[in-house]
Amino acid sequence: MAHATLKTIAEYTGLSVTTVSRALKDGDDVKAPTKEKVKKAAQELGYAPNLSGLSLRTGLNYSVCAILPTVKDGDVTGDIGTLQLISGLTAAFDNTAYHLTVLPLKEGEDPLIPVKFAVESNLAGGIIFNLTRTNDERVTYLNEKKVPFVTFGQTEMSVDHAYVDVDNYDIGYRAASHLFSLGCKRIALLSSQLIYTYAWHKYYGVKRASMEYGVPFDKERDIIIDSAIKDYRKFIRQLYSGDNAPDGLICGSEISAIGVMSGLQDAGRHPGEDVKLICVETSDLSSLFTPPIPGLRQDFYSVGNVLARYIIKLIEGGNPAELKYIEKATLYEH
Amino acid sequence: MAHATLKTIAEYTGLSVTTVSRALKDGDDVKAPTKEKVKKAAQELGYAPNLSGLSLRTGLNYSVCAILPTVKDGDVTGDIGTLQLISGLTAAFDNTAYHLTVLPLKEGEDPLIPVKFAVESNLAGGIIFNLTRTNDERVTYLNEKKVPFVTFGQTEMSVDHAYVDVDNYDIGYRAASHLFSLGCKRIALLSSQLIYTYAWHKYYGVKRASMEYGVPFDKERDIIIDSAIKDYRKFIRQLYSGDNAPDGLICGSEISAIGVMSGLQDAGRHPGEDVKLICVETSDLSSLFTPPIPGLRQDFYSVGNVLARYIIKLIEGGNPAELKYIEKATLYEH
DNA sequence: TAGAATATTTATATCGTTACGATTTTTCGC
DNA sequence: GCGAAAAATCGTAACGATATAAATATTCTA
Repeated sequence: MAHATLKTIAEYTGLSVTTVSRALKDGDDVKAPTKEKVKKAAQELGYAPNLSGLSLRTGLNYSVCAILPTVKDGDVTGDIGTLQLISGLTAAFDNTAYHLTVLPLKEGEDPLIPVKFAVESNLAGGIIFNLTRTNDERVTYLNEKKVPFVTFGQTEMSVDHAYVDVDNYDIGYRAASHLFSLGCKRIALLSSQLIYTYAWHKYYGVKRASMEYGVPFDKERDIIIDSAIKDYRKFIRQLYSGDNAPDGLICGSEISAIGVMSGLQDAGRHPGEDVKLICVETSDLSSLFTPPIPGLRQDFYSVGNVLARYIIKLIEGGNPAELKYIEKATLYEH
Repeated sequence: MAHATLKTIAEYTGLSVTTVSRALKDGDDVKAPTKEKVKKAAQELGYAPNLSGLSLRTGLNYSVCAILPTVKDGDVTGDIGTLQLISGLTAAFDNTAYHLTVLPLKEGEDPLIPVKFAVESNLAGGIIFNLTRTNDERVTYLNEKKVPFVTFGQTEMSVDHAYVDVDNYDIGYRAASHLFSLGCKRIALLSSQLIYTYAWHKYYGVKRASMEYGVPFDKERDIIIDSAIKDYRKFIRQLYSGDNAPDGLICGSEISAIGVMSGLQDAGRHPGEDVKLICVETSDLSSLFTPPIPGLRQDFYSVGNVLARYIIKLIEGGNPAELKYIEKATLYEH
């Protein structure tokens, strides 16, 4: 049999569609016994509201669109953490009417494109995206269109939007402090381009630590931008085959740390000994390295969870200015 | 201004809603110049069809629901490959009316639950799930409900359903052959429980190789079930601290391979030398190990892509019996 | 118990889209 | 240039849900 609708229940109970509709949502204009009768019938007939009908009539949209940066080849750098993020997102939607739809941001694509697409095709009641930039046109766009959105990552804009972020300033500071306290005299930061807010924040944290410890850190010289590097192993091997290489490295992820470690070993160095390492991570993978290296762990499950709860609040009329959350990372010294 | 609808375009062009509707989908009952006029207007007004209205009227549902096994803690084993899969899925939906929604399968949860939920709440026009079992009740259920679905992984059931799979029999065979040809006299297979079809297939491949090479392989003794192992490193260390340990290992993923390698090194062994390794992988991570280990690479992007194309065909009336695809893995000897 | 006030239920219109049948306009034969 | 056939366009109804206003049933007051 086809799907049960309000009409089915109405015929089944001998009531009108309107009454059935109100009974099911506990409207206070329906007599208690009627409500019970309707609910029982709904149960028996396996009724579930048709989202298209509901959405069309009310304008509500229980779809939340997460825009994920995707990869085409076997590139794995961005991979780790994604499932945790999705897990956190979907977990928060559990037992709500909301659900998650995913739109890809393809490599090299203008990040505004999928956002525009989601809005124009009315795909979602709210939008979540990451890799925010200090000045992010997606924020401007969505703010203007009055579409609820939460970002994973902060901006430096005057617009007061909802966001969830990891404390990258703190991460940079603690990572650098860790290396300096081990005696490093010259460290390098493996980083994304500084157009991304998180990369910028992390740099600032490192910079502060460098000043506190009196060890110079130069933005131009000591940041290694990862977008230019295809093969970490080869890059690090070459870097360390010459003199004057850093004696401490902050890796952007546990994956890049694997490349770094192999490159160091190729060059005859001893990771963790003559070159100190620390990585920003989302898993316990670094505890499995030989030797294990310390990591600043970000909890992407938690981030996803808060993102989802925030977008629901926003869709239901919440105030963006009150929906801001910054999470600290945890240091694991394996 | 609110969203442009067919009505907006109709008023703008002075035509009727019906004509506009047909003009936009290139119906052959509309004069060419009219079509152009309508399309131009749609462009200018930024028209995008309202999916709720469309779905309500046609009964079509352009949502495809992928059910993903999720994780709660920092467990990373299942993580790698997920983004590639999603990337492949969404890429195939690009420039179609379809889009991807994600439902979680929580750890330890009955896998039928999210499937039932998706069907009962009418969340999707089609469903995709993985980790198929030899006898899978989700297949029975969806077949009975007549909801289009494609599985990532085969079953051993009489039901003729659409699937995409990696050739795990071939993977097992080639992985084991690789180890045997290097002279291994006793190998172990790190595997999921054999309730999963893919694990079963892989075992069968290994078994065949063992018979061809005349090296015994015992299902009970030589398969190491990973679900029981919390810490690979510790487990392998202990295994190799005694005698009589395997001289060859087939790792289920590059992630478990990292744990295996560290455990071997802890135990004073030399991975790749006194213990040969090979891993089933979805990335080039194993090329970054010290030493690099060979890997049988599965292309999850491609799998996702075919899954998506198949589910579209099914939703549009295709025959499940004709939608079967098995992809070979590629051996990388780094 | 009549009349008013309240409680409960129902009919109608609408969201955006498309299928169907009806209507208008154009083309064509002679 | 007239009527018929063909082409193009239009009006209405329907998908499933809810908001609003209208209608009916019940309770209460005096």
